Amino acid sequence: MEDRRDQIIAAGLALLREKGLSGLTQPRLAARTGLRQSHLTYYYPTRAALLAAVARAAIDMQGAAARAIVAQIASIKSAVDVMATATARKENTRVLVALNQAADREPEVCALFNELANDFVAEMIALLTKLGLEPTTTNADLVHALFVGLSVMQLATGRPNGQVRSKAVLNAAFDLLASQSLPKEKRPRRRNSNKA
Amino acid sequence: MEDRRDQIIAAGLALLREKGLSGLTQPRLAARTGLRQSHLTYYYPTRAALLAAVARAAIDMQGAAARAIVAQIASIKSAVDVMATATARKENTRVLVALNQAADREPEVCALFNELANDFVAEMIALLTKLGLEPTTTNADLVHALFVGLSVMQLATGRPNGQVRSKAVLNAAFDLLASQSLPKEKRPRRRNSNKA
DNA sequence: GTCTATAGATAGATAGAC
DNA sequence: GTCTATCTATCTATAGAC
Repeated sequence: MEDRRDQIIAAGLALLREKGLSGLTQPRLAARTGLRQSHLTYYYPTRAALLAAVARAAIDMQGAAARAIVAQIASIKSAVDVMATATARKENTRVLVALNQAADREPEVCALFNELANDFVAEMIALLTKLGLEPTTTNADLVHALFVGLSVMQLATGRPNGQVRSKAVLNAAFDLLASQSLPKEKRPRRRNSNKA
Repeated sequence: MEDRRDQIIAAGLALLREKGLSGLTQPRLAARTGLRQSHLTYYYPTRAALLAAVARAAIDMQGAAARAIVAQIASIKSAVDVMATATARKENTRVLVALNQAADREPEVCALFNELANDFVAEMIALLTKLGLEPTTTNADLVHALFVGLSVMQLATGRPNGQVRSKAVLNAAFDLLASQSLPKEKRPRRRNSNKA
């Protein structure tokens, strides 16, 4: 039944969120779904097949999350808030890091990851357009890289003020991008806030 | 002998570079060093101990690499070039991702990772100062996050034009940062009128 | 103190029962 | 087509030889 497969994928996603790539094992998956480990190999004959299916679902989920984030944003201020909050979602970042790792080895996952990256850049272009900023690929790449970098750093450092720092950085970045889209002669100047 | 330990750590670093965290196993390490697997447990009784030692070395290496990069830079143009090249060093990024992952689980590695992050930010502040850009923590965080994000994306997407895109993004970012501190004639700017 | 044989734990894959 | 018993491979840890 397709039901079973969905159930397996859902459990796989949960494991990825909680434990990362190395946490996604057949025994654990079996425990969660109430199936026997050896039964999993019927639905997904090899670990690579299982991983590909879970990665597919994860990528769809991440893409949807990105779209939801952009939909939520109406102003530069809200962009900073919403994105800073998103960088603090460790489970989300953990999934991204897991996919990243998988992509480093499995070409199939690599292709999926590229799909996600392209989706994300497209969303960033939509966002920049919505905010009246220059919607170039480079600017979209910039915001994307910033988001990824901030998320990853927060996951690994676990510093309590991580979200505040993310917010400051995003604030500075959007500020700079905004100044870019104004005539040079009348660029308003604002300082970044500075901490620590 | 201390020799042995150094040899083990060196081999561990190589494994991290080539295969990532999950590639760092006692059997592989044993094969590389010519020791028996069970002998490794004499020097490092547990995997966590081994990992901590390798992580320590990796962090030192990454810190040194960051310092070397900054030392190489003399102008904004060279900053863009040198950093874009650095984002394409997959072995380096693989080590960072591995440390990241380890930090997510082991508090000890997390502390080491924080040390590295602080080092890196300090280097970025030195870099900004050298380039005549505003050396605020936020700007340093911005460049740092950008560097991390670009590196990670390149590792996972493996896109052939990755370095070109990195370069474009870094170029745009430094450009924006320069415009922030550029209008000297119009707006004499002090260093930190710093209030957090 | 240096090293090894061996046990213990866990993951993944196959052959085959129903 | 659905599911399980079982085998192999791999990694980590312990007890003990020299």
